[in-house]
Amino acid sequence: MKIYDELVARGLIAQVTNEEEIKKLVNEGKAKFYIGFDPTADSLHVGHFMALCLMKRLQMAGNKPVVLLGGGTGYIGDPSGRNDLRQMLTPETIEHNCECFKAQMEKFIDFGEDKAIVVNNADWLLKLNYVDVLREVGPHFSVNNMLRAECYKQRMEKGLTFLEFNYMIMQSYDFYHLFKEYGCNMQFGGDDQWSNMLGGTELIRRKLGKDAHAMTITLLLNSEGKKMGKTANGAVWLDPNKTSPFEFYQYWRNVGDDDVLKCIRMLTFLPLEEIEKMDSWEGAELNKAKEILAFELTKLVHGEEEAKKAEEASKALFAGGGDDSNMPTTELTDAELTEGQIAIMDLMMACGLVPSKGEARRLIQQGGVSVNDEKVSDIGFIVTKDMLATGVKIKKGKKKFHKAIIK
RNA sequence: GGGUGGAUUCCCGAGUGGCCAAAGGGGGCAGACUGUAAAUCUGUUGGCACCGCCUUCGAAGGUUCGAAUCCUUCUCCACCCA
Repeated sequence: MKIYDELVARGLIAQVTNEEEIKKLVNEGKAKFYIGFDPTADSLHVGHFMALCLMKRLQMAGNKPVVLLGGGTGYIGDPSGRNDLRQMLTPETIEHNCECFKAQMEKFIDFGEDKAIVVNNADWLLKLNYVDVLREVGPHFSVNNMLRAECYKQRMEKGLTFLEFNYMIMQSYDFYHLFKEYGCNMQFGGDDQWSNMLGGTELIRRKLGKDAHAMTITLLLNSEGKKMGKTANGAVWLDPNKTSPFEFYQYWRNVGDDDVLKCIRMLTFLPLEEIEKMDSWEGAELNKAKEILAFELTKLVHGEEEAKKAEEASKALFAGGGDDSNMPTTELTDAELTEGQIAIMDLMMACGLVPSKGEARRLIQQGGVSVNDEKVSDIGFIVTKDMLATGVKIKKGKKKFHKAIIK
């Protein structure tokens, strides 16, 4: 199966400008494509991960990826898919985030021997002259059309600033620049980028009379239509310090039945034939698919060793007994104890399991806390130093485990 | 530049002098049921020394025994006119 058909079969492709052309270029390994990453945080997340996987797939098929770091566009902020103004980032933050992105990407994409390149649009955008730009590209954008674009339409009621309105122009300029300077003939991105990307192909056609192509990646939505890779506490990050491999594993282990296969298809590199076999799995059997999904993704992001640890830790905890050495752990010091003991509510605070004692109290009253596998029913429950010396296993709710130990 | 309306707890949104830590919904958390799923039902959802106290209703002042609610100034936003 050719790469393009595989992408289609995996459900990765959302929209394309010219299917025949793109298919041909990609299958023959002649595409030089770019994907832009705006440095909005100090770590990549699952959405970026999909884009990186797509890059890798295409790179393996002989195409040449160009990673574009949005060191310049980060100064503006993309309004697409947002209903409020992004917080403006300081130049220091932008630069720091770009560095973090680059470091993480090197784990996925092979940048060796001219196989892929990294560029930063700060290099050309920041030195642009306002009037020059207006004259150079301004005439090629119709405000009427821009306002009709979905991403701006959504913002017409809530308010859209001129700063954000220019984002599309900057992104279009990037594509134009990369096309001219690097021969980059294709752009990929999330589906919410569609109008920004079309702006680029349009600009290239008008300025240079040449065709460039754009293709968007399906947004990973769950069966309820919500973006996946988000939790109540924010994104699922690829940085192990922000989302531990265990949490990462658990996120995927817990996806809904309706979403497992879609995730495996879109996110893993397992061969399609193998995935088709899983398609017939039902009921409890699907749990196996979830384990596979969680393991494969954790392996891709954090490496095989971490994935195994996360898997073992999960099995130990949920199947009962077994090894608990990979459980998230907090080390206490004597200073945190009073007279050789600590109240359970304080202990939970110290472990970061609850944001306040009130919440700890509530949890205990509702029967959601156990210590060393025994349910705690008394809010005044005391944990002694002796218990802590061997390690105390605290369970909060059904799925959160934490170990507290004293040095 | 002129006019009108608005800013409420994680989000949406009620509340227009004391009965307000603030209705309702969403989301979150916990319990039951389960397959670490979904659906459903129940409880809970500002902090603490928890039958009591403290902090919160865009910001700062003021009126009052008492203010999310009234007044003044300021900041931000939407809509209409230019």
